[in-house]
Amino acid sequence: MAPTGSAELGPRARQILAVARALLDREGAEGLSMRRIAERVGIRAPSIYKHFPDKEALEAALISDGFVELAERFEQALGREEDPLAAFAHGYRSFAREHPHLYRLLTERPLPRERLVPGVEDRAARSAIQAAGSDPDRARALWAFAHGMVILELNQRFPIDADLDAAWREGIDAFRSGPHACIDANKNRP
Amino acid sequence: MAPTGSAELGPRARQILAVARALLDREGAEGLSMRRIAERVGIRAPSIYKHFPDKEALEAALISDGFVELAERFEQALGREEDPLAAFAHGYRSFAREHPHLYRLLTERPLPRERLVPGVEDRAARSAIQAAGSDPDRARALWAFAHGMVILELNQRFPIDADLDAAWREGIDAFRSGPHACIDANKNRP
DNA sequence: GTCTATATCAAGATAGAC
DNA sequence: GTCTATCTTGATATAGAC
Repeated sequence: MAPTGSAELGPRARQILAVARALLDREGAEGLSMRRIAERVGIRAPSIYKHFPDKEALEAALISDGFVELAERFEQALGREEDPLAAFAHGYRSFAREHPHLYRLLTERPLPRERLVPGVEDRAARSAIQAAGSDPDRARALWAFAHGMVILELNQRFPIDADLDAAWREGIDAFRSGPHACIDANKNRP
Repeated sequence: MAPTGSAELGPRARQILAVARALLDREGAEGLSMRRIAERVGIRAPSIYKHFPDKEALEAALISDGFVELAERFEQALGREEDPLAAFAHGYRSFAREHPHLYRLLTERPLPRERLVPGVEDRAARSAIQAAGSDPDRARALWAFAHGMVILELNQRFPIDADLDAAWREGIDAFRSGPHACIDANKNRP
């Protein structure tokens, strides 16, 4: 019974989780200590252990909730269904910029998969596959591009005057075309 | 005189740096403490401060040396000059797999640029631009793809049975073609 | 379910003797 | 340039009273 969604937690545990999430958003994972969480809840650190067995359990709950949030964003973006590729890219980038610390938590380290709510990772991944046209290899390449753009931007690795919108367009165009697109384009030739 | 390449350090400082690098390669940045470095050098932690003003200076020297190493790898790969795109991708991936912890140090956080040896970051970046055909936006997109593939692999974010070679090919093909390639391809049509 | 008190560990860095 | 001794900080986690 290790994995636990916030749904089946007691009210106090949910409060702790909400406070932890707010702290994560404000200060990043480095600032997430049991003491600081407790302080903002208005209790002492040891009391948290009555609601979560250890810190990793708390983090796993944050990650599970984060994946649900990300999946909902994707599904919303792809649901409007103009251009799946552009919709995926826009949803991806906007999510990461709105919640940079949560995004890091979701991607920067190997996941504690045994402690996550089952299925949350897959649900978020499905949207990427859908946007890439159901080829899993292509979907992984597309994901890598989107993640690379986002995390390099968060890490301030592009020159300050770099036109990141243009770089995103270049990448999206590349994935839009490819061999397949040439064939398609040729079909429409006179 | 903050930035310092290992070239202008004393022999003891170079030894400390080499030990730190070995420790980084074996255990990652988390395991890099002044005490542990000192232990392997055979001195006490406070003695390190006679050779480096603080820990960040030591890390900056590791990063500078890492960039030089990466740049040399790129230049070597692109020098053989079969297919620049494939050469870049192969060089990138092999470097990251051989030195995963160093690669993380070079990419995972904002750089302490004021303390780096001037020019080392640019030198490594030049190869990516060259591989992408000198369009900076395209080069950034290509870099993002390569970084995403590498770091997601290091973070164990792909399914264990994923065919990463195939995903790399998909991405490279995408960047090889694009609108430009369609035009080229059409030129060769009967 | 909350508290106080504490165990345990480890980090970066400085003071001052030699 | 190296040492010992120490400061300061902060982390996760447990014991046991209430």
